[in-house]
Amino acid sequence: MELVEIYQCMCDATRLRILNLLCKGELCVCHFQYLLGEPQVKVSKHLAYLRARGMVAARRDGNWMVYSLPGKRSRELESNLACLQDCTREHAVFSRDLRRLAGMRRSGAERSPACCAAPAPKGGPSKAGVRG
Amino acid sequence: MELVEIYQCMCDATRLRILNLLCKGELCVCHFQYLLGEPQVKVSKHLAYLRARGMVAARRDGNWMVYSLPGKRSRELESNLACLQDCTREHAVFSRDLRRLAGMRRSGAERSPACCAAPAPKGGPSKAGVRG
DNA sequence: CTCTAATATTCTCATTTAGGTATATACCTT
DNA sequence: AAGGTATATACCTAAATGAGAATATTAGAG
Repeated sequence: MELVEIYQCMCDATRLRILNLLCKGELCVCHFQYLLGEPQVKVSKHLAYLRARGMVAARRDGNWMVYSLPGKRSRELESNLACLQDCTREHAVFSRDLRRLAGMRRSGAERSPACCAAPAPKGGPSKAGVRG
Repeated sequence: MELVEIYQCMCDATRLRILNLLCKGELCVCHFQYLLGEPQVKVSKHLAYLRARGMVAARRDGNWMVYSLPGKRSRELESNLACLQDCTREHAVFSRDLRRLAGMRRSGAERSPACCAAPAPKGGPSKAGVRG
């Protein structure tokens, strides 16, 4: 993966938020929908963009597609992810995403599939709260 | 300057090379032409792109336009420039650019205006060697 | 004022991108 | 097999991007 491609992956706000979240662990599409408040198509296409360039890895878990940062990362990728986390630390949007993620991981319950280490595997993510 | 804009500035190979060079000090357009081996239009337009987003500063020195990194840089910009230099350290293209820059600064003479701290202010940059 | 060098801008074109709507696919449950 | 949920893809449109050719602008020299 070329250095320029890394920057290309990072030059969109939605993708930046996705990557920032992925630094904290793997997530599935419905979680991004919930956390980012963006429609499924948008999330899915940005994930496909990242995936096509090897910026994220994907694995299927039943009904869900679980995305994560690649297992083995080039020095450049590692360096840029560290830089990203440094840069987003004090940003309103990004840190709100992380707080929301923490909240979801803590009490997420109903809308959390297995990938999120939350209690209620049945029913899966609900539409409630996704658009508001 | 938004974080995303920084990445947008960095998501093109030519602009990356420009920024990498600017980390070593200010340069004028003809120098970029020479160092990058790219036509004037291309260089000039990428510089305009960077300038429009506050990624570089420009000052006129007689016939030459001298470009440099902005005097006061946000933490994010600083962080990303450091990351860039870290990433390009071992890259063939980028380090070749820097070597060429060093060579130019050392013996550059004929083709160096004031901005390059080289001996021959008269005559200025010549077309010789720019396209080969 | 004229010539020339250095740089910027305009036009044009092909490609990419981002987003939305609608539809398809994959898997699970029954 | 049938229906539902989660996700991906196809198609469309508007806008941005990148590049080259030609032209304009600006400043110094004479």
